[in-house]
Amino acid sequence: MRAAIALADKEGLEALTMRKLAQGLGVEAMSLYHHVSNKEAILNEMVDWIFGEFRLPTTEEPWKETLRARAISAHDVLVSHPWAIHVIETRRDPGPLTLQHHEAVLACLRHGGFSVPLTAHAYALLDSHIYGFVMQEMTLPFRTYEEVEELAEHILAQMPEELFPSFTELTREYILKPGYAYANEFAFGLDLILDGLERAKESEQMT
Amino acid sequence: MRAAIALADKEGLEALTMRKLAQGLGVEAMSLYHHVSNKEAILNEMVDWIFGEFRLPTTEEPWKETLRARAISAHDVLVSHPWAIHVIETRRDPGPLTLQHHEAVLACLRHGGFSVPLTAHAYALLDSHIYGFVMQEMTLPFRTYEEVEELAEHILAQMPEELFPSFTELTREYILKPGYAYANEFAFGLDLILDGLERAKESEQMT
DNA sequence: GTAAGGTATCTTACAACGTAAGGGAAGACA
DNA sequence: TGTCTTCCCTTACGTTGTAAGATACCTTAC
Repeated sequence: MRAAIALADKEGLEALTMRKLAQGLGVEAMSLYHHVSNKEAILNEMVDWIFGEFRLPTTEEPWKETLRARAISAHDVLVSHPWAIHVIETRRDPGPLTLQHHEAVLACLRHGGFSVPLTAHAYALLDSHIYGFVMQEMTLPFRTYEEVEELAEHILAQMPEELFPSFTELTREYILKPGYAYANEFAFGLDLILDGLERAKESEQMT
Repeated sequence: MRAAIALADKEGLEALTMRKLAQGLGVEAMSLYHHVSNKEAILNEMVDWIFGEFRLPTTEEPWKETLRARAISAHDVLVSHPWAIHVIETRRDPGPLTLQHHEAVLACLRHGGFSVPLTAHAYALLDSHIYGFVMQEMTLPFRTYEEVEELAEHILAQMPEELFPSFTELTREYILKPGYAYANEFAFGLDLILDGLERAKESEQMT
């Protein structure tokens, strides 16, 4: 498992083949099948490991703070293992750490005063934001600020400005400003969602 | 292209191989390479086609309504082509329809009175919700209500209730209620986000 | 001390994949 | 009539996951 994660981290998910994994462990590919039933099992365990890396929310702290911390932690973990979302997306049966994590989030919301239906809404919404954001972040054709700059100018040069006025405006006046980093957008959405959930909870309690 | 989309729709993304695609068109696999440079190009075009299916927001209608409609349209399109998110997630260079769509959303926000930075925030947030939600929806191990019921009872039976109290509570009191459908959660989050954006815009205009 | 059995590894092989290389037939235009 | 372009073909290669079965070692039983 550690070897599989390290390999995917270092050389990308497409480099995670049974032969390369075995090679890194000093054995032949087929030897791995004595320890795992197939490659799917490895991917399943990798996803469960990822969930284990997420900071667990607690029922002691205020729900908003602890869920905010867990969302940021999840974002950071997913970004530092770029293969993760892709693999999560193709898994269908959750492992023990995954279940434990889900339970902790649900418990946190319920202890925070959310009704059962609102808990379901909140959980779906928070996780949509995490996964969707990271997915977009990974799809971006740049990672560092230098790459943004280079790419943006290349795009601006060949994009007909009259056809894409808003696009070029955004690029010039926002993306190309020093200090821009897409990852900063995560907290804006997260806080907007948390505030909205708080409001929804309060208006629910009024009735 | 039409054949590729139909094949992926009908038999899944993993069935979309050059040989099967060619077979459906009555030719051999290698003949396809006269029309496209490689399989990546097909996938790129498929993604661009998907973006073309999304309802374009307009600058005439109120931003909130038109963006709401486009989000719901995007959700529906992505759900009815289950391969779409997987493929979107691995693409790096947007096609013409994709650019056109981005432009329309940005223009809509700008016309709606959003500043440039807030437009960027709003766009990232809205799309995170769409992609993240659909991604979760696709990852769910069930599609129909009957499957939910069957799976939920199977899980409840083997899940130690004392270890997962919130989980079992949610399942029993929410998921297993008649009328439950995960897709219904989409609108809740969408409206929460749209309301939050409106508020953010207003508080921005105050200053 | 030796036989038996389990555990971990090996070699070999296969079907399916994307696609490189190059050949052949049909129509267009000189 | 001859050449060019377009479209399709066959063949072949390297890579993938993994099925099948042989081989080596370590434990345990007698």
